Amino acid sequence: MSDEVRVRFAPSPTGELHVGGARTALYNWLYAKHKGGKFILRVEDTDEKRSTEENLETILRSMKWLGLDWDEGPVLQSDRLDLYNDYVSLLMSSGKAYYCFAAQEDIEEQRKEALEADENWVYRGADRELSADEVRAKLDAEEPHTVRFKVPAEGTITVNDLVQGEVTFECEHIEDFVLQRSDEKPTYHLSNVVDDIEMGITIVMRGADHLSNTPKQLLVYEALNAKLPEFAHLPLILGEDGKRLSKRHGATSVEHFRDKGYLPGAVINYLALLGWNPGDEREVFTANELSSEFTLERVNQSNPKFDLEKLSWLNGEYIKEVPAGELRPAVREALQVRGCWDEELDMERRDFFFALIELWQSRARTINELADNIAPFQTEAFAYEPAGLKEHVHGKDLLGLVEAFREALLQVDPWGQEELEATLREVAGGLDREAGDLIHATRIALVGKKSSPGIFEVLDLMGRDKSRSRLDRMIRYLRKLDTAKAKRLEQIANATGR
RNA sequence: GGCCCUAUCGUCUAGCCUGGCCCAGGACACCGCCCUCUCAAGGCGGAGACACGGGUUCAAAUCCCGUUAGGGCUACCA
Repeated sequence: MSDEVRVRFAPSPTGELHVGGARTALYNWLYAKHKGGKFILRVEDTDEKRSTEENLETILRSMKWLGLDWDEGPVLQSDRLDLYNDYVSLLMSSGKAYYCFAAQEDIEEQRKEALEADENWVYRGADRELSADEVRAKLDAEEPHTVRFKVPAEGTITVNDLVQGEVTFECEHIEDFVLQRSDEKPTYHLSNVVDDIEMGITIVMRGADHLSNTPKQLLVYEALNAKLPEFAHLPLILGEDGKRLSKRHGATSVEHFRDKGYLPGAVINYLALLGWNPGDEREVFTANELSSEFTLERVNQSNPKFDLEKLSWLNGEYIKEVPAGELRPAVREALQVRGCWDEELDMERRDFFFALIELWQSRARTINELADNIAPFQTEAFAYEPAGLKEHVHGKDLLGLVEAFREALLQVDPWGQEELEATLREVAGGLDREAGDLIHATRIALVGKKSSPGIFEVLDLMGRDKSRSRLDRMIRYLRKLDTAKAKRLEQIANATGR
């Protein structure tokens, strides 16, 4: 029990789970798995104003989707306020903390002045010196107050960090920070330390944005005479512009990537590689492989930039490798969103559905792309891509050719790729046309795009009826083109004739 | 402003601790070629980096100092 590894992820439900938080959770999870320890989920919701139930639900949903399952929790800090108050009493009675009656505005004013004067200034409460009677009187008068920690005037504090190494801070730069707010709620510095002690956390692994706060927390551990956990501060993930991740960078939430058709395994894999590497040249890992390889020694100290391009590549690798059956639920969901899902695809046309997925697996980088490509097999309500029309349809005199091909399709027997290819080439040859002209036009007719898998595979899967009906649509389009052209010619003739 | 962290191809990184094997390796992206009905996938090839300046040393991407740049903290947010 005493040497069991216990790590935690402690999000604050003030927003969705973004990639930075997800990576912190992942590293903790990997570490716990690697060491055969426990991964605990704790929710730091002591800031009532910014925390919401909805955010918490989203965070939990994202973690489950990623497969980051926790062994204990979620423990809500808002459920254990009494605990923090007990610790405040402890700190008060041992003289490590004091009531501070100073008004927040006054302190801010002083801080501002000091900053303008370029002075190094930290708050050292004058109320430290208040006598017991004076404190009693103010308390009785119900003067608003906070509880602050008595930071030593001098000395140094060294954080021995598993990732960052030894980092030393001077007490003179640390102010008397608040432990308990005037509404009697604990601040982060208190609740975080208390919970890490109470939960028996052995390694505090979190974002490097907390490194500068660590000396404060070390002071609290010391004042409490508590056993120190180890610390590991992870580099922060930056946006593609090198700036801190924020709303400006668009959607960076885990939820967003799920909606865009990314696979949880790919997201995990990508995030793991953002700040950690196995020391060799492998790039693609399952979660299990990651956890057996993961060590803090191989975590970097510099901040990586989030690269959507590489995530997409990895996602494509996953889509390519995974058996079609595993993609089925996600593709199904995406097709439902697009309104072209048919229950038959899960029943009698299941083989067809699988074949469609397989046809596009090597071409799609996201599930959404996959679904977009499959949609034309389910519905005729797709648009012809303008660039495709311009390159392969307009001005090509295709009407007779396409009509002939549509008719010839009636004779194809059996309906198969080889027969289809022979037929197409025969039709084109018979009219003294390039097979390519017909191929490109057929492609636009069948899927609306100028690129797709091999046209004979597409025809084969599309089937005779749907293929002919899509060619019909193209024929109608071509006829309209012709009439429009004839009309234009007539107008020109009239205009010039006059 | 003060304090702290970081700095290898455009990006993620290997190498740095334990100097020589590094005129720096891999991956994404990019470019070219092959395959080909198109697009992918695949195969082959190309271009591309030790931030800068000092020092230590026979020798520095690797050690030290400084500069610059980026990031973090500096809240009764976490």
